[in-house]
Amino acid sequence: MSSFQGQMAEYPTISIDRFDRENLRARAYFLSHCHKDHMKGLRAPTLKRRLECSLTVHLYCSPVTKELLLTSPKYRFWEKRIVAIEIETPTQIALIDEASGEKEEIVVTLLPAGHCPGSVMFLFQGDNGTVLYTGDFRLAKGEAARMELLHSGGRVRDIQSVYLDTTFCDPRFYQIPSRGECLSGILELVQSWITRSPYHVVWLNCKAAYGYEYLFTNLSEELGVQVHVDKLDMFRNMPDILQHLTTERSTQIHACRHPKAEEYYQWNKLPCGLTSKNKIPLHTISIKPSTMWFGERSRKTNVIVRTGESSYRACFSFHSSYSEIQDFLRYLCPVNVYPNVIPVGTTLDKVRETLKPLCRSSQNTEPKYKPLGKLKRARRVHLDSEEEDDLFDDPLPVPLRHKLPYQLTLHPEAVLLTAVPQNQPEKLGQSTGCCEGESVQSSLLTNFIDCEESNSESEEESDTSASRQDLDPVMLPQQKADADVPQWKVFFKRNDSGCGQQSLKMYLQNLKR
DNA sequence: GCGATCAGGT
DNA sequence: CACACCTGATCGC
Repeated sequence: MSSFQGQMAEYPTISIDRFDRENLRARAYFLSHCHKDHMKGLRAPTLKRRLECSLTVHLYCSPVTKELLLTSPKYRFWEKRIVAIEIETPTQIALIDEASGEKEEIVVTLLPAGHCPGSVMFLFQGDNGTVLYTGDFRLAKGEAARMELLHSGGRVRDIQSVYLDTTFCDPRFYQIPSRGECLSGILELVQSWITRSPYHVVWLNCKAAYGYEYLFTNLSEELGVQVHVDKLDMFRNMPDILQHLTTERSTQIHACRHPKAEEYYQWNKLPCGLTSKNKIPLHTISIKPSTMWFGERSRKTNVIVRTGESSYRACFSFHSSYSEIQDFLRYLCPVNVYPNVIPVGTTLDKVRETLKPLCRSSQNTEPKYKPLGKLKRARRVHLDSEEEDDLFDDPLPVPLRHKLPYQLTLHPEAVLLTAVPQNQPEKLGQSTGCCEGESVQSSLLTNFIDCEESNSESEEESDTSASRQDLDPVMLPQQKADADVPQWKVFFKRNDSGCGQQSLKMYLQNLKR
C-alpha cells in the first residue's frame, strides 16, 4: 500500500496519485495507473468543486489509464480535464498559480511501468532537477538500461530523486520468478486440464484489479480459448485485450468473480453460476495467482503449488522483486531515493538503509578503484544451465555515466560479453571478451570480477571460457564522447529469460522498447 | 444519503 | 503468503 503523500520535494506544486489534503491546492495532477489505492480523493466533492472553479487544472495520465478511468461514471466529471500523454513523448506542461498568475514550466515523460494496463512512471524535468516517480512497477533486470528516455547523450540521465515502489524492497523478496516463467507454468497447467474434455474448466481466482490482462491474453492466444469475465466495456477500445475476453459463459477458462465465489466453488459452481454443460457436470480446478518469492540463496521451486484436491496457487507479481529494484536503482544511481511503500514486516528506516548504498547521496564522491589483481577466471552469476538457450539473442547496450569498474558491478545478473573503448578509436577493433588476456580492457574486467566477488559467494566459479568462445564480439557504432570521462560502451547479454515479446505485447504501447 | 475509517475477508 | 479490493459496521455531516 502506497504511503506516498502526493508531493515531491523538488516540485511541490504538482500532485501524483494522491488527491486529498494538501494535494487539493496542486497546479496539476498526475495518475500513474488505475488502482484505487492510487486514486485517493480523486472523486471527492472537494476536488470536484475545485475543478469547477479552476480554468487551468488538469489530470495527466496515459491514454489507457484515461480510458479505464472514464469507463466508471464516478469519474466522468474529469472528462474535459484529463489530458492523455503518449508514452515516451516528452511533453511540456505549464504550472500556473491561478491566484498570482505565477507560472513554472515542467517537462514530463511517461515511461512504461509494467504493473497493469496503462501504468506508467513519470520522469519530470524542470528548474529543480530531474526526478522520477515510479508509481507501481514491475520491470525485469536490465529494463531501465533499455529505456531510451532515461538516457541522454549516450549516458544515464542525472537524476536528483527517485520516488520508488518499494513494495518488495526487502531481502526476503530477493527473487520472484519472471513473468515468462509464471506465465508458462500457468499455461501448462491450464492446458493439461482443459484438453482432457470439453467439460474440464479452469477458474482463475483473480482479485478485482487491472493487471491480469496479459495472463488472459496469453492463455487465450496460446490455447485458442477466450477468457470469461464479468465486464469488458473498459477494454472496448483496446482490441488486443478485447479479442481474448468474452462474457459468454460457455468457455473453458473463467476469470469471472462473485462475492461468494469461494462458497460456490465448494459446490462445483463457477462465480458466474455455471455448473454444467449440456446437463453434464463440469470438472473444475481453481488457480489463484499470488506472489511467490525466494531468498538470495534459496532454490526456486515450482511456480505452481497444489493447495488442495482441485486448487492451485500460481506465481504472479505486479511488483518488482528486491533484486529487480536493486538493478533498477543501481542503474539510475540517483542522488536521493524515497520509498513510496513500507513493506509489511519492515520499517521506513530499514528500507532507507537498503536503498542508501544504491544511490549517490551516501557514496564517496570519488569512486573507489580496487587494486588491479591477477585476471581471475570470469564467472557467471545466477545463471542456470538450462537457461542457456535463452541467452545471447539480444545484445543490451549499457551507456556509462560512471567509470567502468564501478558501473559494471551494477549488473550482477548480466553476462558481460564485450567492452569497447569509445573515445579511443584506434582500439575499436580490439573489443574484448570476458576471458581475454592482457589489454586495458581486461584490467578493468579484473576489477569487475574483484568487485563482484567481494559481495557474493566466491566458490561459484565456472567455465565461462568454454561457454563463451563461440561468441562473436558485438561492435558498436562509434559515438561522440567527452574527453574527461573514460568512455566505454559495454555489451551485456541479459540472463533474464523474460517473458518474451508475445506475453507483453498486449500492454499496448506500454512495454515496447 | 453520502463519505471516511476500520475490521475482516479473499 | 503479504495485492488490491470488497463488504459491513460505525460515526459524522
